Amino acid sequence: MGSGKATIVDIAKKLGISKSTVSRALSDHHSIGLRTKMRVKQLAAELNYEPDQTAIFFKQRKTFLIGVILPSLSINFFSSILSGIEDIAYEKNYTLLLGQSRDDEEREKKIVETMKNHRVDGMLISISKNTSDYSHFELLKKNKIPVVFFDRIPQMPEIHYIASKLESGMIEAVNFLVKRGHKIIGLINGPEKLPASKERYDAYIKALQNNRIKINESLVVHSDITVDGNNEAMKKILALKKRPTAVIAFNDYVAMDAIHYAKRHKVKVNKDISFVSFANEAICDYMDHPPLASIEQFPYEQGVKATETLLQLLQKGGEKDDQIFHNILLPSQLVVRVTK
Amino acid sequence: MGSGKATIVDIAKKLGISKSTVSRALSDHHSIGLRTKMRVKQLAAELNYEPDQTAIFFKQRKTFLIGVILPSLSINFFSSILSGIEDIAYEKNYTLLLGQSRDDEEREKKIVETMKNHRVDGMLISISKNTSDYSHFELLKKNKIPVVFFDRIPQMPEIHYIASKLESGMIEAVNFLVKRGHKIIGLINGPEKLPASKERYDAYIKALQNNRIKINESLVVHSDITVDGNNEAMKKILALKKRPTAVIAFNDYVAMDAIHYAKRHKVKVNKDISFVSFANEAICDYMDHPPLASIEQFPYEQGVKATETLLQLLQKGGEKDDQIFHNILLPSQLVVRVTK
DNA sequence: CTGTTAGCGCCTTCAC
DNA sequence: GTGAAGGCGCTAACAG
Repeated sequence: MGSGKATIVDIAKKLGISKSTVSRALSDHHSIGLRTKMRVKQLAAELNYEPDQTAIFFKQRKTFLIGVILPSLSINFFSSILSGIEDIAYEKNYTLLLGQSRDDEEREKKIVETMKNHRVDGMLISISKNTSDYSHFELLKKNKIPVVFFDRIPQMPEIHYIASKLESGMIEAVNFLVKRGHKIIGLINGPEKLPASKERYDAYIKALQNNRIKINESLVVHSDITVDGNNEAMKKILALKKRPTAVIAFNDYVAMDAIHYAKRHKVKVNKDISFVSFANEAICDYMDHPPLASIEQFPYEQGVKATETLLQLLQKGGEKDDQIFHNILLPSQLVVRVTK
Repeated sequence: MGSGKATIVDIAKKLGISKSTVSRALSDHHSIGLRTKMRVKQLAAELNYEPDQTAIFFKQRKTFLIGVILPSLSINFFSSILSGIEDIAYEKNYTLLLGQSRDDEEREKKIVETMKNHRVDGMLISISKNTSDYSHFELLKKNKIPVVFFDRIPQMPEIHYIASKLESGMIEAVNFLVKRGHKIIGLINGPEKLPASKERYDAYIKALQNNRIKINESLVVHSDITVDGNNEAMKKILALKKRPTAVIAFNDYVAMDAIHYAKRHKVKVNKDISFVSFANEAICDYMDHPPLASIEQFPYEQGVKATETLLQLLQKGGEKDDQIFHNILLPSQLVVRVTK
């Protein structure tokens, strides 16, 4: 019977009218007799007619597709962002094309290429850790495909991006600790070269200065964010002659490893040493000794915001507002977990 | 300059040859002079020529798009599956169209419709909890769009699916507990109507019988999988005159809530009552008293397998093997976490 | 080896 | 109110 294969021409023939009439009837064009409209729609339904979007997209040069590239789906933070992206896209009748770069520059480039070929209307990208060459992004710009970057932003001029501002959260975190009497506050940071680490470090320094606490570089240790690295980092902290009474960790996982390590070494968690970290993972609630507080970065909201920004760009695609670049930094926020 | 706008016709004109020659040269058709090929490719590069996939797809009736629908991206299990799907799809040069149903039947239907309109070559679907009407899936079948269902399978005849077989894991779990001397084993199951619950229940019964342990229905309680529900369920367990010495939970989150509750009620976890659960979430490792073991369902591998199956279907699209349906049940496996 | 011709399914002037 | 014709960019018979 070939359902799903019916075309406007088939309908036209069976009705003895022209295909243009059918086309118009289907899209409720005025100037088509009500009677004709009915007959067309009726038959279309019977024949299980389905407009071929590929044909329509092809004609209209618009696909309602948004390409999304992120480093990994296995990381909670990113799948939360993706969830936010999908919700907004769905709402606005856009569909997502998805790709994960796996932090591989080549793969990222290939995905960009593929999505460009699929003629996505726009893209949302969080770049790979290892991407240093930005030619693929330049290409998108040349092709006038709007891009909004999120979380991991390339160092390029004239781009749109959304990210979360860690500074606000870090400052809240330090203030929180100081208010509770802590004067020696350590930092287990991530890999030194990571921008996210530098941002934390800078904010940490600033926050301490705000509180007139003098900086002690030995209180800052780095971890490669593996379990071993985290243990190693905590080991360094514990080895200090003057141990900190509070430690801020790169994220909740780092904190949990550090806490684990500390407990094994007879440290009373959140008593001898208090912990605060980033991400506000829900699972911490299940721990006996979770970090006291965590800095929430609202990934879902970041996804929402990024998508809304892109859609806005798609709206005024024609207008000559090409000069305006959206650079949005959403504030992060300290969430206190234990209030004992 | 209009880059990204150059077409094969432009190239043909500038070179004074026909567009079909250009087309062939570009796709490395044999029977095209090396010289011509070079000239064409050279100019194409200069003009920043980009083939318009929408046109190609339109012509070839093939999009290299795979539609993926899952209930939610915020659930770890599903984003792991998606990760597996993406890896294979990428490898085979397919791109993913993504949609989350949010367990809403209407939304699921709309997404199916959209993806069908986008002319996806095939689909991978895990159905919404609340989907009872399958007309949208029937439609896909009529349109000859191959579908492979995963994890959450509709009750339909003649479908392809991949799921994990909980029975094997449950049997291992019970055996594990019995071997450690447990004779009274409780079950905190999920919502009664859920197939996943029934499957667990059936396997639980079977496993007990295998071990000649007599069934006691009061040892089986249900939870709606909310925190409150989980607490409520554990409360019921603790209220039993004859408390179980071991409890199998619907998944790790349920287990963690139950453990939490038990601890608050002076139960010595994994001593008075031992816990085993499903999912093998990595985060359990950070807990002081995690479930002793967890049944791993290998979501990433499920995603891989589902995608491979679909691609296989896409291969022999024409052949008349329509009779063969792939019903794959991947075994689940008990992973022992604590071996003290 | 290369050119010619025909569409793919739809929308859109331009006529009537 | 409706029909005829053309074309989007590309591929693929069918001819040379």
